[in-house]
Amino acid sequence: MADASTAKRRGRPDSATGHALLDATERVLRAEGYGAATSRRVAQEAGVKQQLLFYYFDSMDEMLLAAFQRRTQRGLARLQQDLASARPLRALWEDYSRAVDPKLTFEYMALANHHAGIRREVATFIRRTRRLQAERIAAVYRARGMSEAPVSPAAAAFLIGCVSLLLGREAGSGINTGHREVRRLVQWCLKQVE
Amino acid sequence: MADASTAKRRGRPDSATGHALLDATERVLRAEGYGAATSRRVAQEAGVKQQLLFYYFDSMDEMLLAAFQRRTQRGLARLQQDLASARPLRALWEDYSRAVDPKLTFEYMALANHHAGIRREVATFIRRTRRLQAERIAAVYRARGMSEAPVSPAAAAFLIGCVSLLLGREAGSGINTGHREVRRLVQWCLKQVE
DNA sequence: GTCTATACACCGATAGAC
DNA sequence: GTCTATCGGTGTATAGAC
Repeated sequence: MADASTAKRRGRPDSATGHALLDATERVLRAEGYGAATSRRVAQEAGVKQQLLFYYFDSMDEMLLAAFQRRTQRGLARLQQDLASARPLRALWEDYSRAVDPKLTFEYMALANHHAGIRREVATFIRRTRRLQAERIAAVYRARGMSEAPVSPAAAAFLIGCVSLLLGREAGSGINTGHREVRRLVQWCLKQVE
Repeated sequence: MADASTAKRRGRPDSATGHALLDATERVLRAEGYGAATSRRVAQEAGVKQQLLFYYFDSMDEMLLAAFQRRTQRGLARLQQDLASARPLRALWEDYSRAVDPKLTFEYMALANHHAGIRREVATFIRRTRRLQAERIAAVYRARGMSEAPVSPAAAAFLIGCVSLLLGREAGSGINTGHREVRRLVQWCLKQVE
């Protein structure tokens, strides 16, 4: 099965063209949605012939998964940096509010609904990041002597991701009802732990 | 332009077949995603011929919009009931946690990314519901003499929708990390205003 | 590694009979 | 209101030359 001689001859996805295809995929996902992420459209966006895509990836499903995996790897690296901060809660909030693209995230989440590989990847990514965040936040609480905080570390981790994502998504659609109040609440909470 | 003689002859979407098509659309969206919501697939699911769909709707885009509009109308009716409760915050939380389908919601949100009609409908729906919720919550705060609550009415309205949606989505993917803590926090908050 | 050529299914949508 | 027939376009994917 893993025999190289019977396997389909195939280029490495981590080559220049491979990355160009993944970049093109995300541009298309962002601008036109996963329904438009076809081999023709993505190849055109990357400036290569449609059929070449199948030299780098066995199928469209595999390419979408590869694009998402590259994204979670980068997300994990950024998370490590945020958690290394002296104010990890504030660092997480500001990083998520700035660097996470809600449109792309929602596209991947919808994709996960009916793409088993992406669904699995989403699940392991969320479990891992939330656990790392909760541990770091718990350390902050201990350092401040806040063992009885109403917002537990795991809840804080969930809320930061959840609120920043939805706030960003709505803002991107021109919806701002109540956002001022939510941001004020977040800042108030962040101050409580600093 | 609105001249009936020049307009395409067309059946009323609020007929038995029209609703059957909208029901079929949502089943397909839920199970296979908007990429699978094609005229052939939806018609098959509704048990009618593919071409009949275009007798009820001018285009696929229009049909998807009609399906979403029917959904927001029902959502608004349910909201009115929730707000009529003596404990509107708890009613909202429980209704949203039970009756909102996260999979379908995310599919529509991704769809809104590149479907102008749905994007507009989402925006007006969210603005309207959040305003109604915030007004009702403000009345509860006043009745309890909680004018200085850290969680303002608009922020509470945002958080209930935001948290219940993401919690439901994750749970549907088998992710539960931190959920217990979040639910406990929500219950604690609800008790504060009762 | 990139190209051309190509197979074959499915897409949205229209025309017109009944 | 539902049917059959059909159009041109696009989808994934493979074979094989260079």
